[in-house]
Amino acid sequence: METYTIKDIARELGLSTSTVSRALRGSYEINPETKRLVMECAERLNYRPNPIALSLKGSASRAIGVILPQVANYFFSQAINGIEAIAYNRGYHVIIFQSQESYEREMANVQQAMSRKVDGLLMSLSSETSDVTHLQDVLDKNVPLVLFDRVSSELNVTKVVADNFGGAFAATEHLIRSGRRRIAHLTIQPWLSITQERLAGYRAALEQNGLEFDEALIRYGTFGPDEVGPMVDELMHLGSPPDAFFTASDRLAVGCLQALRQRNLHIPDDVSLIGFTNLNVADLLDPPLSTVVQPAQEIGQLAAERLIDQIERKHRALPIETVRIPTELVVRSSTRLEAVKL
Amino acid sequence: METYTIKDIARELGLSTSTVSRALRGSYEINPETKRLVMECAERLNYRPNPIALSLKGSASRAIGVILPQVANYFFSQAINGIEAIAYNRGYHVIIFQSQESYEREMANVQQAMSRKVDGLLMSLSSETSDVTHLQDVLDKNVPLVLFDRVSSELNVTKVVADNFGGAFAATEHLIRSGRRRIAHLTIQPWLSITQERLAGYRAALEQNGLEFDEALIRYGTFGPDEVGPMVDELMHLGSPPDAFFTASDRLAVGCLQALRQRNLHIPDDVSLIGFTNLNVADLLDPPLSTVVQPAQEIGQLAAERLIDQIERKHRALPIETVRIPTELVVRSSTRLEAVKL
DNA sequence: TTGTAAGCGTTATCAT
DNA sequence: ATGATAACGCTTACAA
Repeated sequence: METYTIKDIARELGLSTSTVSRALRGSYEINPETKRLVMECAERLNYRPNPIALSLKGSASRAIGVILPQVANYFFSQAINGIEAIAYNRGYHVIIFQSQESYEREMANVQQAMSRKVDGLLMSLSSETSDVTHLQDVLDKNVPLVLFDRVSSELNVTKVVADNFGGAFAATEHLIRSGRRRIAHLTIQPWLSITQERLAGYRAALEQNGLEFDEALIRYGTFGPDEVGPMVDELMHLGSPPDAFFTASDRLAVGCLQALRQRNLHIPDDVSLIGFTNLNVADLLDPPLSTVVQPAQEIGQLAAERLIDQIERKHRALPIETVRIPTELVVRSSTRLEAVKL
Repeated sequence: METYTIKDIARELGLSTSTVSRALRGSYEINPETKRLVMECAERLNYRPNPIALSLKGSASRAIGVILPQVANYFFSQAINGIEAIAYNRGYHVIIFQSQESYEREMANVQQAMSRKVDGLLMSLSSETSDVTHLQDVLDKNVPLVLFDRVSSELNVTKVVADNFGGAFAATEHLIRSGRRRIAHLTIQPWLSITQERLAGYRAALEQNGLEFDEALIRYGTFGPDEVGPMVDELMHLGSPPDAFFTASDRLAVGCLQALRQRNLHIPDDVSLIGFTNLNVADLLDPPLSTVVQPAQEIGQLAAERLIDQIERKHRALPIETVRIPTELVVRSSTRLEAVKL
């Protein structure tokens, strides 16, 4: 499986490289017969244009960069799957960079992606990122950028996100309707868009149902597996302790479930628990975990579609919008399973 | 954040591009003073060499290609994490390709990786792959290749795998020791290396314990979520039905657990179950799932390390070997669970 | 010690 | 309709 270049074809056919190049890309100004010969020869040699050379030349690299915090994560790995599926169909390659939740690394990743001449960039911000000038630079260079999941309000770009507000609202309201009054909310870093939206949904549900929003029931942070337990204890020892937990991530949901179990708190008799998570075995857990599920794959697909649309129609201005995809609240109990679409 | 080239530095300093190039890479034959000037200027302009140009030139691209079946998978996403960590430390980028378990796509991926001039290739074979000539081509082009997890015996390359034989042996022996005699084995495609090794471990454990190896208890395939149930039924209706299940993948383990639960079979009183899986909430399931865990991240790290070693010391011949990393058998029982329910 | 020029694979701009 | 040439950013003989 040798690798041939335009030069080889040119030599083989006694033509110039420019003619071959034109023939290959079906230029109208070349002899149909020549075209046929070139095509046939290219086919025979299994010619493949060198993407590196193409990129260097400045034209499309047919690669899109994906920068996200972590691959080993239920949500993101599913999202990548969606991205890759669309990209593959439309003839693009996906170059994945992990920021590992580090602002430093995210900036380095952006640099690298740019210098690898990706045709566009798909990003979900690291939890350390607040300043987004590195992304403004991307836009200034006219490289299409689409944000998904963890987005920034400071950038005027297309964003694809789950309906975090709606999901949080539904979860909280469900807890209220089932009689809960003191709902704790364990969440991640407060400056992230998803955190704010979920918190807003939680708060709105409380207020619309005449319940007080109590800061004492909110916990922000990056929690390791061993840190959730103490936090649960802390909350349970409040003057008026929570009768339910609403958690904002996979890890928090699992950590909280584990903590509650270890403390012999029965769910949902003692406390209720709903987690924002894409864990796909939630129904097999003990007890089954009620979840707000983000359509990760769909988010990835949509983000990739928007990005490639932008790449391919650079001339026309495409509308900049925020696409919000509904989440699904799946309430699970040991006896029944009901899905509520928002 | 403009992007500067060697030319810019050369112009700025009134030097030639070659001098700048040499200075940048610290060639011994240039004036220390000039070197200093160049370095200072490069620093000031935030100069970054263009990797595309480097690749085209034929030198290192400092990128490694990773071709694997699926990102959205417990094992692979963790492995990627390990790979990326090592690659980042050693100054390499990771370009990920998903074969989606398709031989066609795997070949296309290899082509693409090659034409993107990756410095080396890390692969786990698709479940459709039996012919490996596309990988022999890679080797013929002197591109370092390391296989992990799903490997091929036909290629003389370094391989990093979990100790599948040992894990399967341990799991099976554990089941036998706990009194099981008819252990069904649900597994994936028979031609995959991991399938064969696990089957061999299972068989060896049976035979060393004086139990008969019964083909009727083995099921191979790609099972969707709905197909495991019928298969379990089929097995349970055998003249002498299984009293235990040993499953070879995440999906099979979860599917089997679900099927057994739905059929009200109690674990481990009616049947026992151990799964080869990297699911990280196995202890929270109902009942807790005993697992054979592969050190996915470590496998990724080791594979990446070997590959980069090979890339960087192309001159010396590095030993070709198969690294086998121990798996961990985690036996979980529901005793704690019952305590909670009291 | 530094500069010149060729070359990596491709395409765009001029010729012819 | 086709060919020659320059250019993309960088490295590397070879000259000076």
